[in-house]
Amino acid sequence: MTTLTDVAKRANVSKMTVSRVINHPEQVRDELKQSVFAAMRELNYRPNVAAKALVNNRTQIIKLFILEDMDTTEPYYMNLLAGISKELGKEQYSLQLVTEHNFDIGGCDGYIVTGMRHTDFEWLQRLERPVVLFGENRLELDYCDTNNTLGTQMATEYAIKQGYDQIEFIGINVKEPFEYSREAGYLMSMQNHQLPTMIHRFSNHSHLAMEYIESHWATLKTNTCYVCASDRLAFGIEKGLTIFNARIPQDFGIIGFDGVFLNQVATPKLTTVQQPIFELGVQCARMLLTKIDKDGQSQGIEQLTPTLSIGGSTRNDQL
Amino acid sequence: MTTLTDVAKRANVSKMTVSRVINHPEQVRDELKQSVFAAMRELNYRPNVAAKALVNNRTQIIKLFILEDMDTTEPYYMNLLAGISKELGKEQYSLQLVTEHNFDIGGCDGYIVTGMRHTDFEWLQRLERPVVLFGENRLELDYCDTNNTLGTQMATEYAIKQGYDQIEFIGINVKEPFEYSREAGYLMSMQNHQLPTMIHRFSNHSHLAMEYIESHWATLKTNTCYVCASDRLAFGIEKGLTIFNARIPQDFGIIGFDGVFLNQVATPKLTTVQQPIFELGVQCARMLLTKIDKDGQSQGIEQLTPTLSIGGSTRNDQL
DNA sequence: GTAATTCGTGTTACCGGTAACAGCTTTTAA
DNA sequence: TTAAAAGCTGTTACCGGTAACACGAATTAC
Repeated sequence: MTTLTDVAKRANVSKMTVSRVINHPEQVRDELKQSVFAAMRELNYRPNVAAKALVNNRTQIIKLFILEDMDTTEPYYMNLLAGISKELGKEQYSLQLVTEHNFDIGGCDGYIVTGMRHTDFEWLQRLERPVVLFGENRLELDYCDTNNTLGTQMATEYAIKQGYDQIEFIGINVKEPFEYSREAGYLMSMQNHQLPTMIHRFSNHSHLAMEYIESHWATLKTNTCYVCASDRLAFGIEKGLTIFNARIPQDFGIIGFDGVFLNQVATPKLTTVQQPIFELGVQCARMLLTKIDKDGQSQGIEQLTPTLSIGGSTRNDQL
Repeated sequence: MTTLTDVAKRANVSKMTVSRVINHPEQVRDELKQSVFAAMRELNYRPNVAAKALVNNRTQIIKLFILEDMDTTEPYYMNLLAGISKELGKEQYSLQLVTEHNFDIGGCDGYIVTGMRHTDFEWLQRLERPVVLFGENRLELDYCDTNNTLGTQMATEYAIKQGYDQIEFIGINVKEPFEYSREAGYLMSMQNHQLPTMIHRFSNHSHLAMEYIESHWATLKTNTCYVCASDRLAFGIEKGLTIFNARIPQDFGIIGFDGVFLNQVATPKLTTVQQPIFELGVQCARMLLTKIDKDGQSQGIEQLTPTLSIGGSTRNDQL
């Protein structure tokens, strides 16, 4: 491996000058900078992360806490991770996963936390390094998330535009901010159009939504669209309707939320509010790195705009 | 942070002795060892990974190459990652993801590679650090995988035991070792029982399997069990059969392969060959760490035994 | 014209570990 | 009994970077 010293010799300067070219380029004459750059290129110089970490009193490690049970959880984590990893890589950071399976050991420069519940608040506050959450919270903690309210607004508006004359919301039965926001988006759109609202809530399992349809089939009215708080629930609704050979999307519309995996394997494919998961990972990492750089200073929140991915579970008239 | 020197002072020894207690304990008197341990405990000493990495000329970083397209791929990667991360954590290693999204930059101590195709062989060989693959190969590269052959044998034997009198294999249309092994397991079991074999192959998309059922429904015989090379295909078969209100599991059995996520959301839940993904992650990491420790020496292969997870898509008579 | 700044670069010391070697004791061998 | 070997522990130098300071040259101030 070529080191700073190698580059320094090649460029006939001290290694301190090379270090400055990297970290404080404005302090070095252009002429020298050029020859240092040339030397770095010729020798294919790559900084030694460990040495940098040591002298800066850093670890160059970010820990990702996954507080949810992974087995029953959405498969979108991989995209999140890819986004996080991409952004961290740019600044030579690497990653450690902390789940129920492994003990948290060793230091790090910061944390990204997903799946936080309010009960986790206390110990989170005790962490001694900067923290950024993936997922809304109302506790003044920095976070990145999809704009959940906007997401269900988009879904609801689309359902209205497509002429479904009854639009119901299928929510997740948890007292967490993301769910409140999704419900709020639905309610706001409906109220803007002066339409009557109806909300059902289930735990986030497809079979519960399916069973709801099965047991209420007789009372369901055609031309209803179900705006759901997750693809799982939407998937269950669709399966329930399919049992009775309901005509989807003509008589019933379904819109999910997430847009990872499940919407693809459903038949017909689900129209869904697609979360920009990869990009959210990037933003989480970006925010955390900035926060580390600024000595833990709060970074506020970042809400990314989802996109409505049109599938076969809703009518698609170009009105 | 407490350092070696702090511990050394507390225990009235040199820091070298403390270092030896950690790395070569047999070279230190028991008496001193005890007081060093005590000092470490009292001061809550944690070794500085960067310093260790620097002096050992290591990075303490492992790169995970994910060569498949993640969007269309199984959601089981998260479990794999959890397993890998757990094992790496024990020896203070951390992780960097390399996907199509991010450029590979910076050094590492070793690689774990998933989703390798034979076309990747050439550049893989050129990597300058130890490599372990996740997934079978016939190229003399070290790997960990499920025992694929055993998996489909278990599935086939189970189908036979449950009295299905026709057992067909639904394979994935790729020329990769894992697929050959799965087909081989089916063929071996069938031949042992002197039963006629039948193999269909599709790309690994549920709708293709579904469409196969739809277009061949008229010719299908009842009391057939489909042993599938993936849960995706099994899921498609099940959906196809459901369209015709076929009685599952009475008239048709379905057995998938993977046991992550999809088998759970299917209705009825799929009987499937469950891969020990988390454990495979642990083993991959373990093998790689050993290989690094032994200076790149080949570690052979490791095939873990899957379990047959019984769902509602097969008969379940206790024979 | 000389003192005070500013600018640009090099020197030194240090981050927290570990290998190699030095040096003192104790044990073993003859 | 004494030299050689073995067993422990400490000292030194180094891994590859960076901050702080030192120092000569060029610029500015008056």
